[in-house]
Amino acid sequence: MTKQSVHQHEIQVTVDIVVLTVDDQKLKVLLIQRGIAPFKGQFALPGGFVLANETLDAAAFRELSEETGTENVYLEQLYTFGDPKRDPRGRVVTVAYYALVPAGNSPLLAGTDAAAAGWFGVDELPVVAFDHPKIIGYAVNRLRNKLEYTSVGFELLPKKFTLTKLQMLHEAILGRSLDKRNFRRKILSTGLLIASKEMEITGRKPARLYAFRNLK
Amino acid sequence: MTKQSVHQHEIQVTVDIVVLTVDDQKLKVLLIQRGIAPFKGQFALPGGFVLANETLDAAAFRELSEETGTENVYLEQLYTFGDPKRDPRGRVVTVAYYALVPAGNSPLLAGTDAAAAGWFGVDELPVVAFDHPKIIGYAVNRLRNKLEYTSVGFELLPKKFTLTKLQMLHEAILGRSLDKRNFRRKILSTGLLIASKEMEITGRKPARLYAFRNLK
DNA sequence: CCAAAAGTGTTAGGAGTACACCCATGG
DNA sequence: CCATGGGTGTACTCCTAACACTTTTGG
Repeated sequence: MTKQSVHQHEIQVTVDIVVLTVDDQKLKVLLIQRGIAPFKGQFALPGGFVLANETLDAAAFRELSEETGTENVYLEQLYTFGDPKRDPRGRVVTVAYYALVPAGNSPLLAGTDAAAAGWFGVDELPVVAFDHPKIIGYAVNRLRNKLEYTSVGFELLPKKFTLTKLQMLHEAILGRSLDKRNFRRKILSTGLLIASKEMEITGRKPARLYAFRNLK
Repeated sequence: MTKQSVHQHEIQVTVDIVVLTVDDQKLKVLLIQRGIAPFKGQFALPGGFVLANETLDAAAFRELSEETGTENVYLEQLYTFGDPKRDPRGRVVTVAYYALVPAGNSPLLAGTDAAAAGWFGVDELPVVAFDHPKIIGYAVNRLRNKLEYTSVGFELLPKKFTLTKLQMLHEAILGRSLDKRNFRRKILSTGLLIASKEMEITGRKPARLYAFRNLK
């Protein structure tokens, strides 16, 4: 920012977004199959170039909307990757984001150079282009950490949900099982949940539905 | 990364480094007085453009060395700031880093456009250019959090130090006082410290010197 | 012997963890 | 009446936090 003004026109800036969801008891990431070189046919994270007059956050939201039709999601900057060799086309610095979406909420519109898209379990990834496997790893770690010492994960569920659903969500993200009584005691003691009067009628004993207290 | 290849030559990429130290019982940041416009005469973080063939980390190390003569320090990527209006000269995305240096270890060489440099208590900042006050705030928060749930702060002390020095360091970073007995019990129980046989002879009762177990 | 900083244990409360049974419903 | 998932309490351990006096040295 200080120092001499060497102009670095060679560097391009992109955003890439690790869209995560939990479905079928698995933590999954949204990948798009590339229709163009390089890595044509391989899967990659949604993302694209940052435009001249938008913030980085705005670029991430825009790409997410354009490439996957996903809107109104939780989005957080993750880390910036800038190895000179990370993109064979030239020098590209990418600001990685991660997003959380409720299961079954992504229309998955294919973009111009995206032949196909799909959800993949983070432990069952296909061949993924660029340094995107590393970026996905960062996102998974971040989500797990956040879940440990904040009370997140809310963004991955519908407005009303049972405690069992919430617990299964946590288990899927953390990759281990949790004690039912301890989980309920802890999550209820945070005061972040409000019990609704509705029950989920599931064929067996009805389960109470909860909602998150509208923080902010 | 996917999507159409709109070239964004307008964006420039810099690194800015929040160099932190603890001196005189205060958490301080290294600022350089700008010798050129914009914000001439104001203080700013050391930093500069990322070169064509270096990683972001390498750029941060290089700028730190060039502008302040600081070498071999702890350095970690913090966050990336990309508001289109953050730099009046044009579109500049900056990858912010923070560095930790032991007190009194920075030669503070003035760079070409840096008329002067100095350490400022993070609660007593002068007028600071760009969005650098915000970046400093991010760094201070990150350091405080890291100190809470990892056992960091090691990088801010000389190789050998007394437990009282270490405690004062923690107190300066956290901005509150800590109980001596609890602090010692906790820090010693981590096994990260090794007691040397040397004592610091300070005029009063001698204090044992400790060192950090060479992790990594 | 006085001033100054080093060094040292115990107790109480809260958080986390392990663990097993009864309940309500639909079929 | 049975199968299925919903729902509940207690005991133990460990970590944290509060709290005060003795020791060693130099002057």
